[in-house]
Amino acid sequence: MTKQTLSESAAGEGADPLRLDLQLCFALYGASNRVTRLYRPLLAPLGLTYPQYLVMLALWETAPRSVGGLGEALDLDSGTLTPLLKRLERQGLVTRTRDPADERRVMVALSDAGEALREQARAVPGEVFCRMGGDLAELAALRQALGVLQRRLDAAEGADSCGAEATIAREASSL
Amino acid sequence: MTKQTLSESAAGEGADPLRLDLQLCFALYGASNRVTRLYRPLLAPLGLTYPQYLVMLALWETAPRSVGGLGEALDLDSGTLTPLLKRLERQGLVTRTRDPADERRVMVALSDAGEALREQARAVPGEVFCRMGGDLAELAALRQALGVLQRRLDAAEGADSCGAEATIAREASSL
DNA sequence: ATGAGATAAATTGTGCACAATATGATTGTT
DNA sequence: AACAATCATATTGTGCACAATTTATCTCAT
Repeated sequence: MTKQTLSESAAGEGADPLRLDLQLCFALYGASNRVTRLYRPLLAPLGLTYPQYLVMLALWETAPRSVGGLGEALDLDSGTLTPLLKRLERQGLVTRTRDPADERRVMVALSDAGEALREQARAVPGEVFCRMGGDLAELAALRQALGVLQRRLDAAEGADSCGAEATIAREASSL
Repeated sequence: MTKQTLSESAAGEGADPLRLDLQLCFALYGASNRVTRLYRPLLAPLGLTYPQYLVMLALWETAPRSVGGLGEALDLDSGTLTPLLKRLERQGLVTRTRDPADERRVMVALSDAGEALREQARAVPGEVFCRMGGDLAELAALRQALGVLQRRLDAAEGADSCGAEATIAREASSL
C-alpha cells in the first residue's frame, strides 16, 4: 500500500527522530483534513463549514465578541475571519457592527437565527464522537498531548533559528 | 485568556465527552495550521509550501509516480494535486508526462533540479524536530495515537449514520 | 490640540482542499 | 467491432489560511 510510504515506513526500524517528526507533522496534517471531511456532511444541513462551526461555537459561548477576540480564540487572523464572518452575516446568522466605544473594533453578535441554530447543532458533537470511535481515555490522552505540543509550537513561533543555546536547553529539560 | 474558551474550559469539570471531541478536533485543526506555519519560513528558501514539500518527499522516495499514486500516498485528490503539480512543474522541479502504456495516467518524475533540491531540504527535518521540542517518547506516542485515530476516521468515511447500536454504546459510556 | 506611533479590521494576492462535473482512455461484454 | 461501464486526470467553483499592505481609529507625549 503506497499510503504507508510517508506515514509508517520507518515504524519498525529504530525510530529515526527525523522521520518521526516528518511522520508526526504529516499525521497532523492528514488528521485535520480528515476531521473537516468528517464534519462536512454533518454540518451541511446547517449550512456551515467546519471553520464557520468553530466561530459559531465560540459565539454560542460568549457573544458579542470582537473580530480580534474570535481570532485569538480560534488562532485565525482577520484575513481569514473577515470574509468568513461576512458569509455568516449574509446567511443571517450573525451581525457585524462597529463598536461605538472604539470605532476600530467590529463586534460580532448572534442574530435570532444564529441563536436558534444552536439547537440544530446539538446533535453534531455526539455524531462526531461516535464516528471517531469510543475509546474515551485514548481520545483524552491525545487531546492532552496535542495541548502540550501546541504550547511548544506557540513558543517556537518567534524563535528564528533553533540555535545552540536552545538545543542545550532542550537537552537539559528533555527528561 | 480568551483562547482557552474552546480548548480547555471544561478541562477541570468531569470530562464531558461531547466537549472532548470538540476540543480534540479543534486541537487537530489548530495543530495542523501551526505545523504549516512552522514549516513556512523553513521551506521558503526552497521555494516550497508544506504540501509541495510533502509531494517532493514522496517523489524523493519513489519516482516517477502517477498522480493517483501521489494522491493515495498523501490522501489528496486530483483537484488539489493537479494545480500543485503544475506549479512544481513551472518551477522546474518535476515533469508531468502521460504514461504511454495507459494514456489516462500522468506520471510525475523528478527533474535534475528536483533531485538536487533534496540536498537543500536535508536540514529541514532537524530544524522542525528541534522546534517542536525534544521529548522523543511523547512525540512517538502522539504519532501512534494519530495513526489509530486515522484508521478509525478512514473507516468512518463511508458509514452514513452512526447507527442505533453505536448510539447505545455511546450512552452506556457517556457518564 | 497635534502629530507620531500603535492598534483593529479590511483588502489583495497566492495556494491549498474538496465537491461536482467534464474529458478522454481503457476494459469487458456481446 | 461497438458500446456501456469504469477509470485517471483535469476543470470549475467555493471556502479557507495567511503574508503583506492599506485604511481608519485611537493613544499619548509634548
